[in-house]
Amino acid sequence: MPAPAAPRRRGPRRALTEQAILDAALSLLDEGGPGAASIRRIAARVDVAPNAIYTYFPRKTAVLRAVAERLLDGVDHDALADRGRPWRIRAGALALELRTTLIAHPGAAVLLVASPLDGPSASTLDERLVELFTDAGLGRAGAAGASYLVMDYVFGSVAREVTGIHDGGPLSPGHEPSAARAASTEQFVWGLDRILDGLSAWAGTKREGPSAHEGAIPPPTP
Amino acid sequence: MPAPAAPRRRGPRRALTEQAILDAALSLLDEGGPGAASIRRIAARVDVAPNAIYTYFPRKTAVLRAVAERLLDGVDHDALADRGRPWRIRAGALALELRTTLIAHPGAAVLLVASPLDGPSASTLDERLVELFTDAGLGRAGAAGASYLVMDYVFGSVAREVTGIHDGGPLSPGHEPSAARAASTEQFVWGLDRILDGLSAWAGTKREGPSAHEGAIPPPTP
DNA sequence: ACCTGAACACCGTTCAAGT
DNA sequence: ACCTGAACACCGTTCAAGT
Repeated sequence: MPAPAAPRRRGPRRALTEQAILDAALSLLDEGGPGAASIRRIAARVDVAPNAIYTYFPRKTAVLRAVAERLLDGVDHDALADRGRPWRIRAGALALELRTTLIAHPGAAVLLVASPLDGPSASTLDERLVELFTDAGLGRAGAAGASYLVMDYVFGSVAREVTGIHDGGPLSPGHEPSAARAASTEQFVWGLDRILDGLSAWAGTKREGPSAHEGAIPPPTP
Repeated sequence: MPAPAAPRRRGPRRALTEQAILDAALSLLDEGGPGAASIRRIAARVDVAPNAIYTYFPRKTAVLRAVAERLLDGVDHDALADRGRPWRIRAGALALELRTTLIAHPGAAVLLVASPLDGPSASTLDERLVELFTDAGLGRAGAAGASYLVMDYVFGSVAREVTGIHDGGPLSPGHEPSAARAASTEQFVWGLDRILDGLSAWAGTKREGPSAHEGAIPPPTP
């Protein structure tokens, strides 16, 4: 039995979907870098007049923010959610996967790093990370601080990696030499391990007793 | 006694200097956000025709990269260079000051995070950081990895902070409510302390002996 | 060597008009 | 409700010309 059909709108059928527009934008970013996703080029790719896009999104920045959301949405939460595994493994897996997802789309990643990231999939990611660090015994404020710390490191590292993109050149995913990519990934993981070491130590001093150590002052909650 | 005059060029005197152009660009970014520094607006502010800018810089991106360089140049190296003080204090002071400098110019900082940063002042900053971490006993590869780690964290945190800038609105330095700014600074410092904890621990395990611990594997040098 | 006016190919966005 | 053509105010960059 099919689900009841959505209520029919009157007037002409929609020629496009939001998804089609975002697909076009992302492929343009993949092919031509952060400057390649103009409203007019997106419109051409989906075969409508430029101003038709404004039926679906109010502004260009809204399109780009939706592309960013879509990228974050593609990040797999499975390893993160599995509470049976040690928290370090879960946090490391999430950070690495987030980085991998973003680096696979350098043109979009440049824009994402400079975008507000206040959408639902960014919030979900953040909430899951906070849960995880709460499991690790960091407490409420500590978990929030740890979440920011890891996310900031990921985004900073991605920003450095995807920088120096020349608008117009072909930069499809997997364009970089794989040796350089592997080395930078190891660098990233090494730094991530130092961060997780630092968080482990802080959780440890915190567990020994309330306010027993000066080092265990929780970060402020803004 | 005045320094010998620079050799006189023939032809009309220069109406501009590179510095004047960068000043104009930076003030536009401060006032109007990352999109406000167009070649045409910069030219108007220094009172020349738009194409006159191309006598001084070959492309718009070159102007913006020079602005980024100029920002980094303003970072005070004194606390970093003083080898008499503990390395943690020195590293923390540098990271905090770098962050403060960038956040004082949000519009420029957005562009800086998305720029290659291969100029001399960026390299100098990096070299000093590597020296510092070498002093800390991290070894050659460890010092390089630690330098990336700290810089990536600073840039990621700055990116999050200066994001959500609305092009066109006034965003002069010091625009944000000081309470929120203080809280986010404390958050940053807390995360930075966790990173430095992690680096300390790694230096410690490393000092106990060569390859004695699995945790002391140095990061790869790319 | 440096600056200008004019032009080119773009761009985001708006508006009136069609269905 | 959605799409179009036309227009507006921009944009980076180039070129020929002036000094």
